[in-house]
Amino acid sequence: MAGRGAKRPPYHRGNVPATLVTATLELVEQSGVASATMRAVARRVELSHAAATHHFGKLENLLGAAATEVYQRLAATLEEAGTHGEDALARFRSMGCAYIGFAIAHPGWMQLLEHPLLLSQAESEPLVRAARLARDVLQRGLDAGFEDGPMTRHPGGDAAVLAWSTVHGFAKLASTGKLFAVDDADALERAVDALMTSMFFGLRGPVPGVDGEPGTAGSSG
Amino acid sequence: MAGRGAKRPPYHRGNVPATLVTATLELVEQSGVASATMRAVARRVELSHAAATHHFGKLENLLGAAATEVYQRLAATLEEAGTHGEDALARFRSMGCAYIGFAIAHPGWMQLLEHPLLLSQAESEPLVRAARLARDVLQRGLDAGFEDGPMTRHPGGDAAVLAWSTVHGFAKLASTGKLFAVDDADALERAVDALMTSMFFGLRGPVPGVDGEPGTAGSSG
DNA sequence: CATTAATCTTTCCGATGGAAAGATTGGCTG
DNA sequence: CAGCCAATCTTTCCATCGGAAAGATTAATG
Repeated sequence: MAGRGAKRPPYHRGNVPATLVTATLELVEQSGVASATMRAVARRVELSHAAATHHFGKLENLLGAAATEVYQRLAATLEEAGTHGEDALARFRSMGCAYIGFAIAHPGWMQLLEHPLLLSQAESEPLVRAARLARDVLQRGLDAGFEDGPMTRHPGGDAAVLAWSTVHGFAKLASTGKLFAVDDADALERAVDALMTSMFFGLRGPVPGVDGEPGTAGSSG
Repeated sequence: MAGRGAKRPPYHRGNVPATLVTATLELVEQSGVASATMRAVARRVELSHAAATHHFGKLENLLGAAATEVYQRLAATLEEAGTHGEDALARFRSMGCAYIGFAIAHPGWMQLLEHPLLLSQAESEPLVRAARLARDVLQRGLDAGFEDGPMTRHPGGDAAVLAWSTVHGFAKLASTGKLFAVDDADALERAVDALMTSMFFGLRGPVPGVDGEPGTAGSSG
């Protein structure tokens, strides 16, 4: 009678919801977001799909919890990257690179963030709070650049929206590889560097004779 | 036995694949991308799901064909917008606005472009060709700005990547509404205008005393 | 020890994607 | 025109999925 104890784990084990979220993230990263089904996730942790349903109710909620975790990890990555750099501008640049690197390293997670089932989530969900948390990290780095660095606000413009849009868009396009290919890490770094430079100086291009322009006689130091 | 002729349409009707693609786009726009199932699309055109399977093989192919159509319509919209404007810069700006407007007007179509089943598509598919077609339209507008307008290329930078990333990212974030809400058309227009301005002048901001800066002492008429 | 609440499994249902086999139709060859 | 063939479409079937329901097991509480 006690022999089957080793075969099947006991009913009450550790933090099952967290385990399911972790399993979801692993599954998404390994096999793509399309394979993130209630049953597949449950199988991965040796549970019946009904057990997962018990904890999360709907698949939408499980995916939402996993996406929330992704946003939190992204926020942590941005936060960490924001500590590297001499000045505020360099630190913000580091955050942009980190965002793009995160997206390329974990394309499945980025796809999870835009899963069809998550697009109709209510606005007061923790998912949205986590998303705004990640955005706020970027926002703080941007604010530091405004106060400390050479950036100035545009009248009526929202620099955070520009930065977030640019970085997010680039990360998206790069991670899917549908628009341009990013084969080696060197090419990526160069592309990111060019992107950040373009973002700082704008499409109009560098203005000759103005401080901080690349290629001109530097007056800093 | 001729009595049931009116009840069920004949076997051979018009261009069924095109009809299915159209139905897919309608369904996606009305009920979201999650409802774009083989059976639901077939039901909408009074066909069995096996008929749709006969024409497209896998659901992935049907969605891919629909996404290709979206890219083509987007390219046409950009092309049309590129004809409005006094100079190359204004025309390019118009294209950016058109892109964002397209994404906000058809959020379901944008979601379709990033459907989980379409992320693993082969690179030589017509879907990728259509995507690059749309990008090339933007690229041409950008090139015109470089040759005709006040834009200058950055050394090592790819302005098309910047522009596409920025516009795509903003459109994405705006269409999902997760980052900022776009309620009325006026707010959208102001946000787009600010975005395009920011994209042109960069995060560093306008440089006082240089031609074309907004808000400074204008040197033009 | 008895009761209660939480956890997990088994079982069931409707819906889905896809495969298989048969029915229907248009076109093509004799 | 008759007969055959290929394309089109339907019906049927299966494995899987999400979710609901009911029962079994375990932990906590009295």
